[in-house]
Amino acid sequence: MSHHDIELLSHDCGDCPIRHRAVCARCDSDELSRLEQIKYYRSFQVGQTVVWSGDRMDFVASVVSGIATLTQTMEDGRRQMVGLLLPSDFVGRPGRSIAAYDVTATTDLVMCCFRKKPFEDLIARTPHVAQRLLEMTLDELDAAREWMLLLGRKTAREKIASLLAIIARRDASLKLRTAKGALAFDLPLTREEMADYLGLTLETVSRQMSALKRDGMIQLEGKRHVIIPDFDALTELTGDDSDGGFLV
Amino acid sequence: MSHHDIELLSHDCGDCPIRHRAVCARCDSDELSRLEQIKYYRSFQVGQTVVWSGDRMDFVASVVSGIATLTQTMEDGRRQMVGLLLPSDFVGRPGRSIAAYDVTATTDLVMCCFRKKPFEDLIARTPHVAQRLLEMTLDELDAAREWMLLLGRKTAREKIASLLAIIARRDASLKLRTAKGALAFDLPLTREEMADYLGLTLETVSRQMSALKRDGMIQLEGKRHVIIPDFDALTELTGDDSDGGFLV
DNA sequence: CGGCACATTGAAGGCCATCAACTATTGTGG
DNA sequence: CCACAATAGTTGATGGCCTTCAATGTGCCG
Repeated sequence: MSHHDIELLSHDCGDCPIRHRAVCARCDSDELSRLEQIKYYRSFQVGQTVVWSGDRMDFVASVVSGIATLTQTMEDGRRQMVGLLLPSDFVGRPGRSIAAYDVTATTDLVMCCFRKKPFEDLIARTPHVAQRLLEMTLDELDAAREWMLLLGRKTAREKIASLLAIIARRDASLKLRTAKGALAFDLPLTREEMADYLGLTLETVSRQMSALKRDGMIQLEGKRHVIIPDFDALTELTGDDSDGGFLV
Repeated sequence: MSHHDIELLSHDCGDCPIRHRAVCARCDSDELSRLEQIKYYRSFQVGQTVVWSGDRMDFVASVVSGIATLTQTMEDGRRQMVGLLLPSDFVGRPGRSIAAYDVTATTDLVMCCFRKKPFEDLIARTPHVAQRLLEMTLDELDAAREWMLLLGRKTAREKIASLLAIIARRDASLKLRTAKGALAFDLPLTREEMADYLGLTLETVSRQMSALKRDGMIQLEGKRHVIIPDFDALTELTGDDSDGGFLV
């Protein structure tokens, strides 16, 4: 594999792993072929920056594989993660040409990109893309509000437990399992990235991880591999309502 | 004026104060008349709850006048505000029948409501409502992410300064002025509500307000009326970039 | 092996929460 | 009309949680 920023991989949308969840999920074959005409793939390596906040961004994109983050930085360097982008998540805003956040690849990353102008024309004409985008944006807004509760009111221990529960759940759903009993997964974030997510310092993250290990709530193999012997017990520590909301 | 929860006020959409900013902003006259057929007004008094989190909510609505809040509450009573709804803002989520947050009137409030089912049918058929709703949701997501930075990384003093700046700005724009030099406005929130917005206790809010007063950054007349002699000086205290992002 | 990035652990201190007392304002009923 | 209670806000004292600064540990790769 070459080290070019831009890889021109040829993929058929029909085989795409995120076909049923991404912004194109609702498209009929006609709409899909129109999308297919304007799409191109880009790959990024761990740690690479996709765009800097304030820079021109003339595309929007879906994450195909890997994980990216959105972060804000204050003048004195304080950083807060404001988005965690998993496969099928959407980056960029139709109608805006300047990036509002730093977008960074925290793992190797492949994105399915659309130049902004053609994409905007397309959503104006194909309702299924616009509908799906609205749905996804509303989901993100809900996630952001959950995150606000975490940042504003949870203790360090609750924050760590919440993050582990979130990652465990999405990992389980990716493996087509339910988050129950014993689980294991690889953390896609460094301690510092976890701290940026949670509004903590990396030292506090490390201490709380050690504390959870001491208390038998988690086991660690290496730095990244986490084993959760009892998912319900971990959920108890998040401070969230036990009757996990059924919002339909 | 009666004290009924539900006021059947007759209003012509053409005269509506939020006509150009709300979810109906992009509607042509045909679409508007279809909206007009399914709308009704509801009024709430200060402190009244519009809906409780977890309750059935069979309408969506625009705030016509007054201010409402969205809050989340943890089992032990910790509360975090996750939305501040000003005139023209939208409440409720198409495709969801259960409220995810407590919605409360923090001032006397008038809302323009649409029963959910007809509204959903309508956005499926009139693209201008769906487009505007997407745009508004993206704006809310940006605001939520700004808010996350505040909650996760700002000091109490920066939080207070940020909140005052936000309110001052929106008050200025309501009066068709620019936020510059000397400003004055009424706080629409109690100290406790400010605390819930900022992820602080009401005592810390009170202390920081007193500190800002001591330092001459604000003057107070009564508890609620705030005078900002130098808006730029206050902005310095928010910790935000001075070159306030121009995101187009 | 040394160098580097990432992570853990320790010690000290500061910011904010907690608990508590007091003030100010408003509204109510005798 | 005043007494009184209720609500909202201020201020003080104390302590704890998390940050800060610092040293040490661990795995990986040239």
